[in-house]
Amino acid sequence: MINTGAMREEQRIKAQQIVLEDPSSGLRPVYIAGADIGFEQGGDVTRAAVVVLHSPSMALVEYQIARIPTQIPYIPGFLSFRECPALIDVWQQLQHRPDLLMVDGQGIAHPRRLGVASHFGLTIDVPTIGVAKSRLCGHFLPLGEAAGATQALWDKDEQLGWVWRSKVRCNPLFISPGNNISLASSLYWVEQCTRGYRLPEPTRWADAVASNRPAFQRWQRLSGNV
DNA sequence: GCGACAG
DNA sequence: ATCTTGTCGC
Repeated sequence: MINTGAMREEQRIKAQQIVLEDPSSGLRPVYIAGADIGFEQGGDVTRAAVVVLHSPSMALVEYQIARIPTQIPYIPGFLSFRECPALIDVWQQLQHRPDLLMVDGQGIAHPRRLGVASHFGLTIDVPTIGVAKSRLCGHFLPLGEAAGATQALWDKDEQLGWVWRSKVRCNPLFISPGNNISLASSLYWVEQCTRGYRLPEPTRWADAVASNRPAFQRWQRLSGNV
């Protein structure tokens, strides 16, 4: 079927209505996941992590890890081909069914509008948001210094996403829709999931687990997982 | 031709 | 992305 502009708009509104629903009014818990990639053994092993958090408490309810040999080098614009195989593996291990997934990298803020968050979101058919720590493409007006300062990220007259300073004296985040979510909802949910750190909790935990950070190791000990 | 370039 | 000490500022 042809994807007309009207259909596109209908899909956009539908996604916004679904995802903007107040989590506390739901009949079941709302789960928001985070996904990221890390490397072991000098880059030979790709380590993918997915974490599942409860919203709005942001309590960690599950994490999974997948390790596979690194197959493809990093090429700007082609990150998803390097990361998706490991992400698919780890996703299949998940016990929960997240309502939303934040991926470390771009969504549609990509030269061909298909960053890793979009590519992976389409693959697993789950709404995704791209949360990147730096810019791949697009331009934006000067950003305010204060926490919460926001600018639209543009490519000519097309809005790709947002540049959002999540915390003072930190570089901004580059937030863009990945799959089945609107621009407004993308920013909204990243804001909702932020707890005083530069990165929103799903992405922050995914990074800690994927890269086996001290914070994750400490958490494992304190939660009795050795 | 030159610069820019998620992770 | 990763490696890696100190250092500066809040």
